[in-house]
Amino acid sequence: MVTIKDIAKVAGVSHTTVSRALNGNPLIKKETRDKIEKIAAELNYIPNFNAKSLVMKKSYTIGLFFSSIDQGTSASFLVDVIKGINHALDENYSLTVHGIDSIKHLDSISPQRFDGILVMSQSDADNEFIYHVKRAGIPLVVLNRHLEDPGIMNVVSDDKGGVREAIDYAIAQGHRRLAMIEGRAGFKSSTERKQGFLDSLLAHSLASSSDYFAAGDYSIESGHQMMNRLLALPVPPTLVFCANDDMAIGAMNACYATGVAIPGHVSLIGFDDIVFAKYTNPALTTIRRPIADISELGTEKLIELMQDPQIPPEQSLVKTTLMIRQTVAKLEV
Amino acid sequence: MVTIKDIAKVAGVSHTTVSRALNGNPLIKKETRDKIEKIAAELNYIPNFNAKSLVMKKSYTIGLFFSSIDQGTSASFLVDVIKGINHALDENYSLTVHGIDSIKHLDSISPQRFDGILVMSQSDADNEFIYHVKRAGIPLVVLNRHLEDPGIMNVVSDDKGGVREAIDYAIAQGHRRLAMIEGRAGFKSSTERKQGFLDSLLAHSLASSSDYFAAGDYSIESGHQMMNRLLALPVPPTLVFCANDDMAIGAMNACYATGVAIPGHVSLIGFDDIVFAKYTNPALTTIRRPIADISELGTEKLIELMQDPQIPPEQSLVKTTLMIRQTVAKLEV
DNA sequence: AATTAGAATGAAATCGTTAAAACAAATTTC
DNA sequence: GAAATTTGTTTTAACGATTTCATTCTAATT
Repeated sequence: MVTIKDIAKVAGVSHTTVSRALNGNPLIKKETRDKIEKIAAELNYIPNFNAKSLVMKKSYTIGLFFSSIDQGTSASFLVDVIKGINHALDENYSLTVHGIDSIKHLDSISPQRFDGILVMSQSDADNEFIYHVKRAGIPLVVLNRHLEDPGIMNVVSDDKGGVREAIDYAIAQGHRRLAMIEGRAGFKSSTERKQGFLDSLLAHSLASSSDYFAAGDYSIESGHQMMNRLLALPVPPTLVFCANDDMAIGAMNACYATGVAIPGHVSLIGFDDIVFAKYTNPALTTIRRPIADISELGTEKLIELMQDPQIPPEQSLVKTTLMIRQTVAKLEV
Repeated sequence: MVTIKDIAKVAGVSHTTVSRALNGNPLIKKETRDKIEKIAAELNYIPNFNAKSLVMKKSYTIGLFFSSIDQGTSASFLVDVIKGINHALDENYSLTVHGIDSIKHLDSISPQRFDGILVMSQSDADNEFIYHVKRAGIPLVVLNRHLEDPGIMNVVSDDKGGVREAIDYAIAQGHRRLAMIEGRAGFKSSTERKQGFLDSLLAHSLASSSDYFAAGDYSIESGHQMMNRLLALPVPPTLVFCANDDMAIGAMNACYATGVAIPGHVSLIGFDDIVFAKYTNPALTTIRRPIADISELGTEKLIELMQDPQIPPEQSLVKTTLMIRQTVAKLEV
């Protein structure tokens, strides 16, 4: 491995000069700098990031933490997140991926190891981790889950508003008996989406029976089961809002199995707009959550924060989009 | 930040002794070791990995490289891979994720940066990268794509065998006119899967018309288009094998759109067994590719290789499983 | 010619760790 | 009981970079 000392020897200068030249220090004569840069290129010099890190007390890595990698993290999700981040991230930072639930010692999460941390949070249970990071003084951005704490940089999608818009649309299409299959208990997203649903009902003065709220857990399987339960009600709903697309797919499947027509018999709205939403039969009407955008924006915020830790934290809301496809019927009122 | 020197001062020994004690060096008296360990714990000592890396010439990171993060990497895929790796990986290694297509300077991929590299390869185009890594002397395992080079550790699924088994099954069910929607040109997996298909036909002395081979590219969209083309043939096939599930879903969609019954009118077999395969209507018969297993096995191999670079490279084949569901009709011959 | 300011470079210290070599004390060997 | 060995520890030197402080060189000013 070639080091700055090797370059120094060839160039006939001290390694200090080489270091300065290569780092754009203005004290170096242009002539000298050019010569050194040329030699460095010829010798195929690669800076040793460990040495750099040691003296600069920077790690050149930023950590991406999911609530859990093993479970609950839906597939398309992870890709979008990594995509979004890699887009915004400078080349000499590297991105490491972790599951919060598999961290054994919180102590190992230190400023020395991470220049910045992105938390793709899906549950309240992440708070312990989040506050550890904050206490440790590591620049931090929490994505995806709304935090109450105004002291933490937070980027989320406007789930409540998105659902509100979708249900408004459903009501405008003539639906009056609306049910919901809820997300996993304890996840902030579950309550946000439910709130949007309730808000819309309230605004239109529609009653809601507790029978119409089924407890899913974001899994395809739970969507299937809960849909069966809703269909079996004495007065079944005309529209079911599923708190994510996975459950909507499970729900559609339950309908096929029992010969219930979509949207003829019952209408369906999902949430997320996963890749497959477009290709279900009929194509799923759903709320697009801009995960890649959230991640990209979050990464930009993190970079700002790393450059100047004094920046006041803020909450950014990223807008969702209602993707109108074919699973909501227009009813004659 | 507390360092070994701080510990040394408190314990009244030299920092070297502390280093040795903390690293399980047998030269240290048990009594001394215990004392040092206790103090380290009390002082909340966190080893500085950069300093360690610098002197040990190890980076404590292993790199996971995808052909591309932006495109072509199917979603479920990425999760399974990371899941598999995190399972097998020691806690003080960290995993960084990259897209091969977004590397600007191959030079930055050096032994100094990576203790080991896993390549989740999907295309021949990765070869340049792979050989760079090999030349650089970084322990390397290539996953997912079969390599000809016996000098490189390689873990792949037995795609050809898996397809062969599936088509044998289809033929046993009475199918005689079998078509295939192929994967993306240039991907090894495409040719492997086609070969399995052809092998089975040959073994059963079935003719294959070139009309029956449609050129897909692994996208849902291409599955849709190619299925339409196959259905429009004067003598359409009774069964279509799609080289992945995404295309099978596109194909199903095309059938719905044109009122073609599955499996009544045409049968379908996919490949991958993605999460949604089970929930299509009807449920998709497909070949399960054990991505998580491949990744886990690959990681284990990589760890072995990192410990002893002399280990002779080998090819590991991981078996696929035929998931028989509802998209293949039994025909009366 | 002597003085001096400023530009350009170099020497040496530093970051936190491991490791080779040196040393001291305790134990064994003859 | 002196020499040789073992055991436990310290001293010193790396690793490859940045940075502080000192020094040299150049050119302008007196």
